[in-house]
Amino acid sequence: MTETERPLRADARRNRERIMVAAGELFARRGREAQMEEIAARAGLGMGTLYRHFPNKQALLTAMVGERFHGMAELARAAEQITDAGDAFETILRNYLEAADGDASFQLALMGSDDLEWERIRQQKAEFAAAVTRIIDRAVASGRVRADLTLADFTLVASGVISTMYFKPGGNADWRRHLQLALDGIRKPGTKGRPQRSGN
Amino acid sequence: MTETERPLRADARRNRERIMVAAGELFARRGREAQMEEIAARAGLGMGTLYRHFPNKQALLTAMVGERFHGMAELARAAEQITDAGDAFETILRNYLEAADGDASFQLALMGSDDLEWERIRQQKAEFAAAVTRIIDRAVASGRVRADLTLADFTLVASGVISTMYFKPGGNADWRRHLQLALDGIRKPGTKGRPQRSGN
DNA sequence: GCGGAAGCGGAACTCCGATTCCTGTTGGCC
DNA sequence: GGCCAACAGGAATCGGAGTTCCGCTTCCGC
Repeated sequence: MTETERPLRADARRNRERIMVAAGELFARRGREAQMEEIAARAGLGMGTLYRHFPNKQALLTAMVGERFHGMAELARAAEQITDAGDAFETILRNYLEAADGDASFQLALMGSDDLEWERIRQQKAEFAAAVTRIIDRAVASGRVRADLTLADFTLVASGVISTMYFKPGGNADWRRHLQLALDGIRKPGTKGRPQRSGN
Repeated sequence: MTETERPLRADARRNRERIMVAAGELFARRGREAQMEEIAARAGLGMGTLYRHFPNKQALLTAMVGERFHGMAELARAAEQITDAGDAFETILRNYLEAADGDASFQLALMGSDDLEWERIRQQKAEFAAAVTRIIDRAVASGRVRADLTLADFTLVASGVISTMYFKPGGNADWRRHLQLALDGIRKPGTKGRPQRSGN
C-alpha cells in the first residue's frame, strides 16, 4: 500500500527495464564495485533517469538482488517434489548454488554481507527457509544425511561454497569441488548417496 | 637489498611500533574499512608520521598481514611433528583457522580477496604450502583422509570456514560447526577420525 | 495538434577518506 | 650546549563516487 502504483509512461517503463538489465549485468560482474555512472551509460541513459527510477544505489542493488531471489522459493518448492529425500536435499543445495553462480552481488547478499534491505524480501526468504527445513527434516528422517543436520548448516555450507565462487571466480571447477567435499561432510557417515555422477 | 636499512632514530622506532599496534587492532576489527585517520589517532600520532612510516594504506595493510602470516610456516612445521598423520592434518587446519579468528583483514587476505602485495611474503606462503602438502600426502598415505585430497582442497575448505568467520562474526560457534562439517567431508569415508570430542 | 505533467540528461555539487606539504620539534653526535 | 638531519603534526589538498538540480524533451489525454 506504500506504493501509489501509478502506471508508468511507456518510455519510463522501457527505461526502467533497461536499467534493470544494465545493473544486473554490471552488479553481477563487479558486485558493489559497479558504478552508477557505468550503469547509466550501459543503459544508454543519463544519471537523472537512473535516479528517477531508484532513489540511490542501495535501492537499485536491493531491487536487483530481490529479483534474483524471487525464484528461490519456487526452486525449493520444486525440490520438495522429489521423492527421494536425499536427492531432494542435494538438489535444492545444488540449485541454490547454481543460481548464485556468476552473480557477484547476489553472492555477497547470500553470504550475508549486507546491510541490504532484506525487509522487502523477508517473506520470500522465510518461505525458502521453511521449504529447506522441511527437506532437511525429511532427509534426516530417511537417514540419508547426518542426524544433526539443520537449516543453519545449509546456510553455513552454502555460504562457504559461495565464498569460493566469489573469491575464486572463473572456471566453475573450484566451487563444484568444494560442493562435493561439503556434501561428503553432510551425508550420513558411511553413506555414499547416489552412485557418483560421472562428470563433475 | 632494496632497503637501505638505516637504523631508525629512537622515537621513530617507538612510533612505528605504536602504528603497528594501532593498525593491527583496527584492521582486525574493521578490515579495510579502518581509516588512516583513526589509526593515527589511536596511535596518538599525526597523519604525517603515519605516512612517514608507510607510504600508503595498502603498504600498511600489507605489512600487518605479513606480520600475521609470519607465524604460519612455523605453525605448519610444528604440526608436522605430530606422529599421527590424521591428527597432524586436523591440527594444521584447526590452527590455521584459529590464527585467522578475530582478524578481519587477515581473513580477507586468506580468502584471497587481494590485490595485497603478497610478493613480500611469497616465500613464507610457499613454505607453508609445502609443509601442508607434506602433511596431506602423509595423511592420504595413512588412509585417514579421502584419497583424492590435495592442497587446493585445504585452501578451499579453509576459505569456506573463514568466510563464516568473516560474515557471521561474534561467537565462534558457527565457524567451529562449519569446520566440523568440513572435516567430516575430508576424512576417509567411513572413518571417524578420533573418538568424537565431547563438546563442539 | 496542444498543453503540461512526466520524464530525461548530464554537468555541478557534496562528501569523505587518502595523501601531501610545509612548519615546528627533537634525538644524537661534535 | 649547539647543530641539523630526521622526525612529528595536522591543516589543506586531491580525487573519486554518489547524489542533486534544473532546463530541455517527450508522451498522452483533450
